[in-house]
Amino acid sequence: MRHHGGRGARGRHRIGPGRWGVRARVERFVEPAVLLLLRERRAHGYELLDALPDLTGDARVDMGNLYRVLRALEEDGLVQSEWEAGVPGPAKRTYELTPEGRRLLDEWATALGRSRERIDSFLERYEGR
Amino acid sequence: MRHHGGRGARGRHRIGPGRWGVRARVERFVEPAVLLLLRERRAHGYELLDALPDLTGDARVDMGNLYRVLRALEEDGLVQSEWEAGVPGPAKRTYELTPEGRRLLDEWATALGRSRERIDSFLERYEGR
DNA sequence: CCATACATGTGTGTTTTACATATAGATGCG
DNA sequence: CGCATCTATATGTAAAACACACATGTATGG
Repeated sequence: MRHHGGRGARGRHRIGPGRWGVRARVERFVEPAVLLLLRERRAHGYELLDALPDLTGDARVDMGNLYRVLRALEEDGLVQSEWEAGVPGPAKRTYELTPEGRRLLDEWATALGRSRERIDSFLERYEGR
Repeated sequence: MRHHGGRGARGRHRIGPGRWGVRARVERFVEPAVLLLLRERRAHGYELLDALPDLTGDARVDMGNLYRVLRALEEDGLVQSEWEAGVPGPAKRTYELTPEGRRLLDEWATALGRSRERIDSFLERYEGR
């Protein structure tokens, strides 16, 4: 079982002292963000890494996970990639959206709309008093 | 290193056939939901379990995790509980919000407001074309 | 030569969520 | 009574999502 009853740093991640870190982020939000960016223009991972903070609000997204998301998307045919040939510098894998990926983005937009409604009604109920 | 390009059921959780499950939920949303409900009136876990779907939109929240959240909140003094005495039926632990919990709820409201703004600007960028 | 920026990745630990099971008082019914 | 079911609180554990650290290689500037 749980040991003693010491301070209070168990479990929950804290940010400041004595505080619970509250971020209210949407789960897997980089996924729709990547899809939206790729709908606007084809890009490689590093470019996405640069453009993502605009959408996510975070200082930066985790690059390791970004590349994993990209390959997971590709495995299911939601994006396509090819190595950009003939350019100097490190090899770049350029991604573009497929029609299936476009549909997934649409689903995300719908889901995000519902999410916004839930947040709205929460905040109304919170303020309403 | 990835093998061939086999089917596509690896990794991501799917809901329908050939689809990625897209829910766009806010991380740890039951936490602010519980705090809001407790601000309105003291309640025990089972009552919260009943009232939560109104806020979360889910059919029901996981009870096991709900009880863990409640005790975690109590460990840090964000809620207080006592066993309701003298009533028939199974023992009920009734929770109420503390001033610290009230402040945490306020932080959640702020964070959720930011989250809504991010969703808004995402959807604007999505629709704007 | 070395530091740094670009670019793509793997390894692994922590946090969060999901699914399953345990325990127990009360109530209704055949 | 014996048994199912609803109320009520909990633990155990697996899977999913996320965070942090490191490895590799090309090019550029000092």
